[in-house]
Amino acid sequence: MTKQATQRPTDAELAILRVLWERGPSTVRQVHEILSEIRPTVYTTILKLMQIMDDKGLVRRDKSQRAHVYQPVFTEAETQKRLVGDLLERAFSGSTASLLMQALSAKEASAEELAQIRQILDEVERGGIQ
Amino acid sequence: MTKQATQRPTDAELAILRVLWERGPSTVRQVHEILSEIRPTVYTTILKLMQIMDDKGLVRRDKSQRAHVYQPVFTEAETQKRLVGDLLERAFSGSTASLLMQALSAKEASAEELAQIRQILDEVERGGIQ
DNA sequence: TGACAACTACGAAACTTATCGTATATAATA
DNA sequence: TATTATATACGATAAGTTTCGTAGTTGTCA
Repeated sequence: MTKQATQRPTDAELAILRVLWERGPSTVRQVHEILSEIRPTVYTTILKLMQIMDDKGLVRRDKSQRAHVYQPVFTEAETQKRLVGDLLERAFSGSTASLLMQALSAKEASAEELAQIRQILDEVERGGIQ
Repeated sequence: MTKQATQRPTDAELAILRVLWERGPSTVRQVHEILSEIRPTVYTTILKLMQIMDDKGLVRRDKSQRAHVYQPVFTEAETQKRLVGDLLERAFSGSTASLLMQALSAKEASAEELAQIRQILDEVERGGIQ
């Protein structure tokens, strides 16, 4: 019965969403095939998860075909924003600088990526991100 | 039974850890008093959570006093690094630039904070974070 | 048409998380 | 010493997550 769509997707849900964002609208079978490569799972497990995600309002499904076609309700960027914003408050007291610091310490960034980050900063200071 | 200490602390666990990081070693009562201000909870709920955290290896407790004294096993920075590193892989395919982008979009950063971020970048490019 | 393949629906089990109530032990104090 | 306050221990529950098996439905094709 459609709970808050404001909740964070779980790990399994996020994995499914990532497939949908990358491939576009997909059937359970298509999602299952991709996810099983990394983490073998029974077909009905993915089916069940995607049905639950439909209930929660994380995905929408088109039942007009025999194999229902699922698509995300929220964009990848929206979801990323929700997730990182949540972590920012929960673990970093809202300090984006600390967040970046630990992110860089967790995973070394390439020179290219650092340049990209500077570019983002330039844009933000020039007028903010819409 | 001590499971993997590599797991992410849950929301409730993180809230408790934050009190311990800020206050230093504390009793259940002290943690309970602080957390109850924001989110009223029964004393034994916090007690139970902290005992579970001890089992998991997230905190250590000194039983020598009647009121056991708890302290975090991992530092705040270590935990932040784990959490953000995990999110980075799970939701951002390892792209720190995307992470920062969405963090800035989730919460507008002050000029001061942007300067702080630039400083972090300077340091990283000068030799990396140890 | 009949058999088979591919779907969905559904129920249930095993865990985990979060919460609370009750029992029991210990310290302080009247 | 008897009472009261304050701890911990422990069990139970409800909700959510993840997984799987089985049943039933629908389309395909020999």
